[in-house]
Amino acid sequence: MRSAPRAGKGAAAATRPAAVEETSRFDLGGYLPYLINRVGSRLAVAFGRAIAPHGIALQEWRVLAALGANGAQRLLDLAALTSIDVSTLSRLVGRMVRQRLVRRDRNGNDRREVSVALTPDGQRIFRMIVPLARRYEQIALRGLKPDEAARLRNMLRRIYANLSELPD
Amino acid sequence: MRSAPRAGKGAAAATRPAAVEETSRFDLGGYLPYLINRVGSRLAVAFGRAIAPHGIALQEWRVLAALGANGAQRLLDLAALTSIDVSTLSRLVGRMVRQRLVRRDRNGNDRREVSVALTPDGQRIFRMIVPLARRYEQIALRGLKPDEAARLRNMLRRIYANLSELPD
DNA sequence: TACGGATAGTTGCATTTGCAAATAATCACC
DNA sequence: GGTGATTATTTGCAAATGCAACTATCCGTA
Repeated sequence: MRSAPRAGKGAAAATRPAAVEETSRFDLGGYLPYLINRVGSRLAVAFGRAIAPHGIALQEWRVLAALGANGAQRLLDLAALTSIDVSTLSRLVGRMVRQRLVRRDRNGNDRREVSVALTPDGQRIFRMIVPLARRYEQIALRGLKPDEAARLRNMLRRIYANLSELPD
Repeated sequence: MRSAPRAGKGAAAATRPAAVEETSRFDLGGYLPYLINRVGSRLAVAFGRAIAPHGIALQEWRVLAALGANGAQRLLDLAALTSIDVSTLSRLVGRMVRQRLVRRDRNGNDRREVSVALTPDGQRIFRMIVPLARRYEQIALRGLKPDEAARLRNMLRRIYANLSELPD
């Protein structure tokens, strides 16, 4: 019965003398993008399952959360807010309109723009899921002191800002 | 010319008297899963583009990184290591075999298992990309002191452990 | 007012994804 | 040693994804 992924090369490498293989090995467990990605994935899978009984998919929750927290948005802003590609989002919003979760209106001033907003149904579901969201956040942060959590959030915001300066 | 997503409800809500709308609003910018997800996405998009010229997709890099850092793995362990679903990974590894990046052998002891390992070509590409990976990590961490970064990694590991305790 | 370029959103299309079912091999237990 | 449960991987299939091309609208300038 095996459980955790094992490290180390196969037997062949183990018999090789400890010559200077590489000046510095690549340590996955200390690699920030890896640490971020695995936490994000776990969180997404776990929370996605938690909200599935409400008939809401994770991406839909992300839209609801963005709109519920920040009010009506145009598609581009919503894409930035949710990290979802606009073309994907366009179709996702279409589905959510059919589910009566959001409304989509052409903007009067600039009729290229579309304004996406929660419907009453969307509001209701949003408010229903928020406590669940908070619960999962708490689970994630279990054992971290409040000021640690605050520092964590701060660092993530700084990192995001750093990445925002990258070309395109 | 507009750039950042705007907050706030529409004009209708703005005229509404400041009754107790909700005991506590949902603050997206302080919501950990949101902060994690946006950093993860940005990093993925930016780094994915950076390695594209090498003919390697992001998910392929994740496999290369896992194998390069931790040695040959069976599919299940590789899935855990990369946060990629096994069925997706099975096909991804198939492609990578065709690209001669990895080898896939049935395990002799337990012939249900498959062992995935880097080929020389895979090793070469892996070593080629590692410096890029380090560079992007540095960009992300720009302005964070080494001990801050260390604390960040630590917290992410603790959070991951917390999430690991969730049912299934 | 007409025109070229920019911006917002949608859609075509090929690829990727993930769940569930199928397959293959091992294990536990009698 | 045989049998049913368990484990590892693959595959069928429908849905989701993202790039590129397209449409519609707006903006600046002549």
